[in-house]
Amino acid sequence: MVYQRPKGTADILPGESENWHYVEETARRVFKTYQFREIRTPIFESFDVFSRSVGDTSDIVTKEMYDFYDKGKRHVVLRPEGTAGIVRAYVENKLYGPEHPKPVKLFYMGPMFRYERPQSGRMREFHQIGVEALGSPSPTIDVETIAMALNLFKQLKLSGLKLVINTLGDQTTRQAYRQALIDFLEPHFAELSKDSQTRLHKNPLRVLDSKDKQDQEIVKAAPSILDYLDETSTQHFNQVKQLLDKLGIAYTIDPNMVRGLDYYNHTIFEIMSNSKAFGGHYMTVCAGGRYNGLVEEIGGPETPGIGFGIGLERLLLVMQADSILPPAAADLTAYIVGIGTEAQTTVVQLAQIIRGHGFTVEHDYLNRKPKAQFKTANRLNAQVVITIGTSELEAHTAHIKNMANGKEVSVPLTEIEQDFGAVLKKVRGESIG
RNA sequence: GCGGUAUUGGUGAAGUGGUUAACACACCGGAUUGUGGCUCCGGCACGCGUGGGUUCGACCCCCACAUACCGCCCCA
Repeated sequence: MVYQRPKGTADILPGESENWHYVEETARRVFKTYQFREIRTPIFESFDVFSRSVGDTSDIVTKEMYDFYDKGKRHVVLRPEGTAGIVRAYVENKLYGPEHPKPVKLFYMGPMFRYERPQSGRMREFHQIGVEALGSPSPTIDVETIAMALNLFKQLKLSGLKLVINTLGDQTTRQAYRQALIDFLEPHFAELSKDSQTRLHKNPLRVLDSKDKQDQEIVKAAPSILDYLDETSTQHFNQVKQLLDKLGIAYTIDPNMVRGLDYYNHTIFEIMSNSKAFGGHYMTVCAGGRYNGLVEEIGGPETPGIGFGIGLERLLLVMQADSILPPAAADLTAYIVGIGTEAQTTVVQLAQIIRGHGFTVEHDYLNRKPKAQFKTANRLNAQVVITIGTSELEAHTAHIKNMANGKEVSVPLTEIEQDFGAVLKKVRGESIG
């Protein structure tokens, strides 16, 4: 094998691409009912867009960016996530202007890139469907965003989901809590895992969701961020919970849930699946949260925002494992069998005419024998086979066979040209009568 | 970035340091010189991830690299 696809990338072939369409179309339909509109931004952005927004000490920026210098010596990066680029576009195109009703509700779908070790459900090039709502600080938009994600999963017939929420509070809350956490953890420094030791001062919140057993023991006694929330943060979180209750949406609160990206504050949430695709363990398929302050960070006016991202590869993995992908529709109406090279022209013309009527048509391109053509027609699940041979050419007719019951009729070509739909009905009708 | 496992045809795979690399499915062709789903017959890897090395000889032994999968890290 001389050429291989780049590490951590995938070719999505026919058979698979239909599944992607199904999910994408369902998402478009659901998002539309919430009045979210599509935005398409570049696959690559200036490095600074991400280092500024995601946080230049975050793992994504320090080790997972797929970045390079272009011929103009510009430092660019293949987008590792969707939010930063969209906020950049929001600011650059002044979507905060008065002519745009607030909040500006956007969705996107497309590839993202992270330079890391591939595993199942984790690629260097992966795909996300995400949404962003910019311009409202209201907890109602938090809840509606969550509800919309859940609604999408419901439409896709996913089961075994759980919604986990937490709050990070505002900047001051976070600062205060951060210090409290450091104060608490420092006496245990020697007992912490190596990873957590380095995280302690860099990003102490990350110690909270360490998978190390010993760490988890220590963290159990750690102060909770919920105790450090100020008045407004508490109120915001309470309203989110209340509204969730009112909508009958079940959730659990995980005070240890954190984010690898620096821009989050207040409400954060994850929708997890325990599908057998992940060996029955809970795996996040949707993660989101509020990011008040990010727009200003990118150079726009003070604008609150909230959004989420869904990992398509992971979602598809779940749907595959749970067998909830729709079966590939067999939608070939007619297969035209041509006998002899002298029939070729008529076959192509006929195919063109019937397709013009909106039906799907296939025929042979390899000069194969009638038998082989019929075999293919059968495999393609054609409803009818139209045969064009010397006798048909002479009589200006076509021989039509209903593949379901084997009945055959001869029809003048003019009839097919005028209304193939009627001919089709006739052929089908005869199968009943 | 670290650790482990794997890599044989279109697919699932068997295989031994020594002439021609099982078997099955799929595909193609024939039996049926213009007709499908069954049956029978035949064809289908100049090659065993790539590059080196050991050997009289390697798909099978050794090394490097690549890729995939799993775990860590991190995350969708």
